[in-house]
Amino acid sequence: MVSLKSIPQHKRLYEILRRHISEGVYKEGDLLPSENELCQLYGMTRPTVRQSLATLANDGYIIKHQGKGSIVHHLPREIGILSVSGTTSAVGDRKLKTRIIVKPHIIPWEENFMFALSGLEKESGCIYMERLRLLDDVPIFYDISYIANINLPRITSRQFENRSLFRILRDHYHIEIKGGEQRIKAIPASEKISRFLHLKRGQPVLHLERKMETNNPGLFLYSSIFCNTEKYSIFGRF
Amino acid sequence: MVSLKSIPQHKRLYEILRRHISEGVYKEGDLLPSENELCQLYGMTRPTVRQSLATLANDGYIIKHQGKGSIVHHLPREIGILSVSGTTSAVGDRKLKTRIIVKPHIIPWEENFMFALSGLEKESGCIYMERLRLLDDVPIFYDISYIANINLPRITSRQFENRSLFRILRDHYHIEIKGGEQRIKAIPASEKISRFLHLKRGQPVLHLERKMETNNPGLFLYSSIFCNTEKYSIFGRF
DNA sequence: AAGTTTTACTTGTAAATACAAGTTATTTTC
DNA sequence: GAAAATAACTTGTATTTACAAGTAAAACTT
Repeated sequence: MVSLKSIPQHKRLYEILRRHISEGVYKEGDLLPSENELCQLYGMTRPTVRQSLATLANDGYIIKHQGKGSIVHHLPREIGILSVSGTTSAVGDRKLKTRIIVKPHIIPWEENFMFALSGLEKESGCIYMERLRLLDDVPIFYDISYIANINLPRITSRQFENRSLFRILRDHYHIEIKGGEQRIKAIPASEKISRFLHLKRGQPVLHLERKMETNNPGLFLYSSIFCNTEKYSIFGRF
Repeated sequence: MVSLKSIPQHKRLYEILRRHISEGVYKEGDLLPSENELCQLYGMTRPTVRQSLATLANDGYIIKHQGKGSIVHHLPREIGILSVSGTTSAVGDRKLKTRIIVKPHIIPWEENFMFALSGLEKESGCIYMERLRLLDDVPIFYDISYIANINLPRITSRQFENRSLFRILRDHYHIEIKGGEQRIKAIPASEKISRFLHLKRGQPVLHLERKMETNNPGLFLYSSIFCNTEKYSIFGRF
């Protein structure tokens, strides 16, 4: 019995469980229904269910224990793909704001761009924007984004204020981040960065250069991120 | 036909292919033998072979393409789990040196340790060491390691000079790093750090606090790492 | 009552089979 | 010769079946 939308069953179940975990239907430490129960619930066979669970385990949503079951694992809150862990108190989603400094517009790619570009990317031009992200009204990230202008109609006219770039790409263009690579450095704050992040010049700033892969093989997102890590740390799993 | 050593077949094939990739039998961009060929070569069925390949893809060793095959993916050179990418030239393994600053010895855990500790860990005491790691004789990492003293006989008397802690744990104790979490900050160099990393006081330094999970469920490795990122960046995939 | 054994349930491993879907090279047709 | 159709590959999805191995609670024994 194949689904009408021709989306694989294992992927469908993966999305259902992932949503349930994100929305708190299953909480941290909870035991997921057993594989056989999931088979009955969703009308699949065990290998199919197991494939969903394997992907979830892989993405860190659950931890499997032989003879016991699949336990929901706590995932840190994310900002984009980065995540922030406060050193003093927990961080709520609603306190996060985004302010556009330079509106998205199309420019030619910089010479000596931080990553190597394909021919198609170079030809297509670059959608450029600068954003400042605040937590509790404290500036944390200064984010410069570069996207190749490939099949992204009307993106420069969209509303980015207080919205996630990743969510917009996902909802409107069905583009999802699959992974990527990054270089991390500690650098002294430049005049511009120190002004936006409310730091003194020369104070240590975390600098990330990232290249993100999407489900669209030729399309990558690039960003150069400057982080104020005085009060918060960047949190990550590996 | 079950293997004598009772190691799962899919895991066996995974290890074989991983070694072949690491040792350069298959190079970056090469096409791995097809799933059916691997079935014949190693006397397994396709689901088993596919499980090995799925794990390899997961770990980033290969990228699978439907209708095409599994392509070997380049993995950056690693130092521990961290990896370094030079901004100017490539980095060769042999230029990497480790110097012990504080020999491994057993101490009680610090009050207010950077991560929460289990009761067992607290009782067991802590194996502590400090190491300086150099690339081309330039100090890059100052690495403070903490390991719970659980089932690690004679570890304080082992030879760590110019050897990877991870390799020692793997070879002598069958402990492998499965993953972990980390917090990253940019901080000004303290007096001690600036001396070891050949920096001026107050210069930006990358600080990582990491908790690493092992195949031994109760055993974690902790480290506090200070990186000189003037010439090199920390490279990572996500 | 305390410890031991058994039982039931969990996930792990593995085979055999079938067809779908994407890629590439070959063959055919014009 | 060039474009189009075909064939022969590749990986992706899914079912069915069987047993192994780890966990935890129930039943049993002492």
